[in-house]
Amino acid sequence: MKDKEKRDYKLEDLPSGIAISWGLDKQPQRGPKRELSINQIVETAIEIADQEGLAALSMSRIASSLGFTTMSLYRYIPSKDDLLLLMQEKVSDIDYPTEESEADWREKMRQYVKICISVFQTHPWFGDIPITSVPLTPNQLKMVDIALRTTRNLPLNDYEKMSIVLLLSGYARWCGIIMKDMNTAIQAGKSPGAISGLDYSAALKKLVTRERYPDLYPVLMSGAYTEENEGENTLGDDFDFGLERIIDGIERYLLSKEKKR
Amino acid sequence: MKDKEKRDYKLEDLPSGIAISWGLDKQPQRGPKRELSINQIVETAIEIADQEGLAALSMSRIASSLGFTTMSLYRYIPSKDDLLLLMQEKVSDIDYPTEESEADWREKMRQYVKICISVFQTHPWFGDIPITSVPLTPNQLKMVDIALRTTRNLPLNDYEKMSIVLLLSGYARWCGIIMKDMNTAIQAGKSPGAISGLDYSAALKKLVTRERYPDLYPVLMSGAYTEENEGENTLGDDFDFGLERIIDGIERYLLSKEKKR
DNA sequence: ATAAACTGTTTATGATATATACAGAACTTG
DNA sequence: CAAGTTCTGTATATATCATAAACAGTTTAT
Repeated sequence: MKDKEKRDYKLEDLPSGIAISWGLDKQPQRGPKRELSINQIVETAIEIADQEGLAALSMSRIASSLGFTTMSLYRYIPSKDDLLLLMQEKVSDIDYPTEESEADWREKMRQYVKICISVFQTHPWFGDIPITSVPLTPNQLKMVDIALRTTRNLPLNDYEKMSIVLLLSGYARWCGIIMKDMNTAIQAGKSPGAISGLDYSAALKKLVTRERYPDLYPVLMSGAYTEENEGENTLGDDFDFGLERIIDGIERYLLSKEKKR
Repeated sequence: MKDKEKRDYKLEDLPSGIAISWGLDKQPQRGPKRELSINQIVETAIEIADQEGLAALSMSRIASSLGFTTMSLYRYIPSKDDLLLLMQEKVSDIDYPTEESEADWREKMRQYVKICISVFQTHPWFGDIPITSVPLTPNQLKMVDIALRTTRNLPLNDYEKMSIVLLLSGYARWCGIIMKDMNTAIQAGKSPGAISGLDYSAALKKLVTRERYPDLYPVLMSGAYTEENEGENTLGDDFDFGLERIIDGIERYLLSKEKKR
């Protein structure tokens, strides 16, 4: 019927959190001056989550930290889920050199993954928020843009590029989460080996038998499973190893495509 | 001081959930007969989580489904966290052919990743439970054993093998979670494109500019970002693509090692 | 000047996990 | 077989959470 309305960019139909992230929420025209701001709330929330974890982040915790009542926050942010989205968005604001770097694509991919991982390390709660959709907010899209830039000069179509972006960002996310889990366990006062299994190494060696676990048994006994040899082979090496395998795999794909021509 | 005690396998010192998973919890000798069992509780919890999601899984929901009071569950399981661990453990009970398969290592790795992903698909809540430590329960260790089996005949040391296991299982986890998120979004009645961004495609194209997002812009406009061409290039293809890249990367590592000799 | 829109607050609701105290049941030990 | 100990399932209670609804006061548009 009203085709004009239908075509009219329906920007307001975006989910509320995403609309806010693009600054599409309309400012109030009447009423008392606002004493708070969305920015203030999001920043406070991030501080709390950084220091005390996502589990400790409650609306009342944020409000009392700001010196307001819990419900006042809802005058700014429709729901806690929206707040989490805005927190993600805010910490995704990475600055990245705009000028073309002289590094080759392998190095660019390494850099991209490292940047992603650094977000997880600065904000350990980042990986605790589940992914509910493809990135749609300004800074998150910037991250995708940066990821795509690593493939700029490669002979790949758009779908191949997106597959690679998905692979790299997924790897970064996974690394970030595992590394965070380790740090959390260490900080929690548990002995540094609680997450790597070192603490339970002795118990495990009593429970794991060669008959039941033929392939695990020798690895466990050598100490490689519970990371017993600190310094010699750290978990960080595992991540670098995985990343290099992924990049090698991409390179091989490029070479095989070249041959076909 | 008492060296004997220190050496004494301290199996009871394992976290309660892990001790239970190994059957190390001591059965009561007196008192009324138990009307429930840990198994029953865990199974019921899994059914609920399968059908209604992890968010709907409360202790009272489980109890009422069993016809008991909420608090009765605590006579069997110390805490909800322990219950979650036991749920993970139970659905990790995969049967896998014990005889040596004739497939080559690439195919074995593909199979392993597929098995892992199938767990995430049968039990969508599986990926919602965060990883708090290296696998320590019987079935989860069995999964590690199976993963290691894919590297059995490869010329790699134990650390290299563990790095590969970490890479493959991490990839499987990530795929499983993303696929689940998609299905969840679809089942939630949202149009099938809500998570892939199709729904917001029009809005995005208004917001993303070439100046601000030089590398994303063309990909978005071509429709590759929001998966506009269904059937032509599905998300499943992305996952296969990534897996093949990882396997290629491993192969190249093997070849480079061989050359050095 | 008046009405509408908006503010921050108070109060209320319905979840949630789990601590505690109880009465009755069954096994262990005299 | 008797008594005490240990265990059962339950009822009650607490503390924490997100958020809905109603309210009185404030600013702006008309």
